[in-house]
Amino acid sequence: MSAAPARAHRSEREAEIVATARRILEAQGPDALTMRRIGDEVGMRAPSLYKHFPGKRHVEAALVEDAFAEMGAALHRAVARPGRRGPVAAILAAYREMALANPHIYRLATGPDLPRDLLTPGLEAWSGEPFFLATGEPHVAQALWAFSHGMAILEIEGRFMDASNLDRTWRSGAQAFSLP
Amino acid sequence: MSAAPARAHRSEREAEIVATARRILEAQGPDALTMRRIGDEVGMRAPSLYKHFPGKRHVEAALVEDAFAEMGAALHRAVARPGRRGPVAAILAAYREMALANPHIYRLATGPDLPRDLLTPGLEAWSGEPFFLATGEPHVAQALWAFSHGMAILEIEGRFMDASNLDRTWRSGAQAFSLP
DNA sequence: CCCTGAGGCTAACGACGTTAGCCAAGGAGG
DNA sequence: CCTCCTTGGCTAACGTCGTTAGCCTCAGGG
Repeated sequence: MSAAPARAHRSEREAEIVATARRILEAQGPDALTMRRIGDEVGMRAPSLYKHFPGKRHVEAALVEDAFAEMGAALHRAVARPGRRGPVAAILAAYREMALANPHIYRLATGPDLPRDLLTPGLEAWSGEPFFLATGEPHVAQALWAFSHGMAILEIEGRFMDASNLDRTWRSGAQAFSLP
Repeated sequence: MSAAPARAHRSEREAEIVATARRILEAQGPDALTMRRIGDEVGMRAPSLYKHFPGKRHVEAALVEDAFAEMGAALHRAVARPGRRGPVAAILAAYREMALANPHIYRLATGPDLPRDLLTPGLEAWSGEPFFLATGEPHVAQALWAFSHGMAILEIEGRFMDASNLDRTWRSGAQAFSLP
């Protein structure tokens, strides 16, 4: 397993702002994530945040960075120590758990506003690497990734009309992509 | 194949507003889809739009309705006349083509702001029905749907780092879900 | 002792969705 | 024919958003 790319350092104040933003996002959803609200919670006026981050995009980028880092770590862990059910099942379980545990962050990290230009180069690729390690073939890896993301996002958005047994749906996918 | 659910009638003015909104969305993206801009293009001030729609959500809902109706029609067509490659491959091809042809609408229809409460009841279910018809088993159908959506949205967002041969990735998925 | 830079502040701008309230045109009923 | 009411436009304005400009305070270094 390759090492995670080194990420930029954050000052204490920056870390505090990012942590606050994350708390707000997860607790109250994306509409609540405003510069004024972040400022309130961190104890300063909104314009002062701009002394630490050039704009809201950059704060969100920091959240997305953390999301990629945590997801990548979880997936690398899963392929490094797959259970009896094999690497594909292991990676799917880890992916699902991570996404559902932080749904708003997951949405932000996979949404249309992804601030790629502000992300640590290589981080996104590193976080996707386990799919290649688990399947051994690039196109199957992409397909498995697409399945994972589709399942996670549809589950988060509550789009499945019969959500009573999504475990079985995840297993269907695992089986389909595990066959030779 | 079951019939598409009957949808609410639209007055001439309403249809004009929806058509304009769609044109703006597809041409300039979601940020350009503002009430003021729609009003400009349709020849009235933004507040006057509220004589025809109770709010922006309702205009967007109309766009999403059309998206579901068109996608559903395309998918039903695909399963009704699958090619030599089988119903799964046919549905995937239709899904991909539809999504990529109208990327912004597709995003709107699958995004976090889905105004389900404003949609024609049964329309969403009808548009997803072909996945069940193609696979014959509900969990596999859900899994295939998740794969389709994952592929489409990742392709639209440009998330694949190696996008040089996505045809093969789609085919990988088709094959995985076609096996008994 | 001054000076500078870091990091707060208030005021304000221009967008957004939306509401309130006004007014013209036109059809329905006496 | 006159009156009334609905339909569908309008302007003005509100509160929110991200963001900018410009001011002030204060700690640390020459």
